[in-house]
Amino acid sequence: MRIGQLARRSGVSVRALRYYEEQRLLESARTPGGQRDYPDEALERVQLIQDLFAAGLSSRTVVELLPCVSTGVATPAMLEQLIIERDRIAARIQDLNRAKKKLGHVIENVTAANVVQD
Amino acid sequence: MRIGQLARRSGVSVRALRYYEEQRLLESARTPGGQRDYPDEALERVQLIQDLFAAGLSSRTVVELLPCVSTGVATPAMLEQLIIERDRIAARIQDLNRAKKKLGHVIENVTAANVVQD
DNA sequence: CGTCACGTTGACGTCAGCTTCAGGTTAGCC
DNA sequence: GGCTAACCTGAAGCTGACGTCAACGTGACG
Repeated sequence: MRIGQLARRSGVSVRALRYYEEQRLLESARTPGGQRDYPDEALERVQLIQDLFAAGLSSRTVVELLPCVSTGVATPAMLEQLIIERDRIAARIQDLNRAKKKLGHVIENVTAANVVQD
Repeated sequence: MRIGQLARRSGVSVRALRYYEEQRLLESARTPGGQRDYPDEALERVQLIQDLFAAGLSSRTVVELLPCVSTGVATPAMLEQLIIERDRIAARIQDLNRAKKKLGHVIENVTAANVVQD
């Protein structure tokens, strides 16, 4: 699969995929002419990267953890890092829940009585 | 209260407070000499701003919503925006929960059997 | 009056995850 | 051989929420 097709399938831009490679998040074989050629598994890989990014991990952290996330084999250091990231995510969820609650209260109060006519 | 004290109390840097003013998120009175002078309510205000930033709102959005969040009075457009943001936060929480679950699984599998000795 | 922490503005730097641009190459089809 | 879409690399630009530096003004104390 070439880069354009992977981009369309994954919903990630072509340039972003090349950026992932620069960051060593994603490998590619090359055609004799030098064009990138991806195996089918690359699609899952890209989606995994997206998930981890979406969870707020940096590319540096992702590059460190990708091996064990996809293979299930980890060094003690990796395991520690995994736990740190999971806890960070959990804390972030707490924050977001607080903010959501706050906005929810505002919405309730506002809808109840105080909508200003324009 | 001057800017340094507000910074220490709120845990936000002096630079950040001036940035908030630039972005029209925070007002200040001025001493005859031109130094910023904040009322006590500024502390709550700063904390509110931090909460909204932490929830992923942009300063542009915060500046639009701050009036109604602090006063409880909103236009229909503000109300719509509030709901959009709350839903965005809720979606984000979903994402994070998925990522957390995924990392949790990896951690379990890894701790169970596959820790590699260094 | 000096002094020194604290304050002021303005401009530039930073970081991450890209996008955009420029200038050139490859692949596949007729 | 020629056309066009798709691809390549390298470099510059972008956004947002500040950090950092320079050069200078303020204010409380003794």
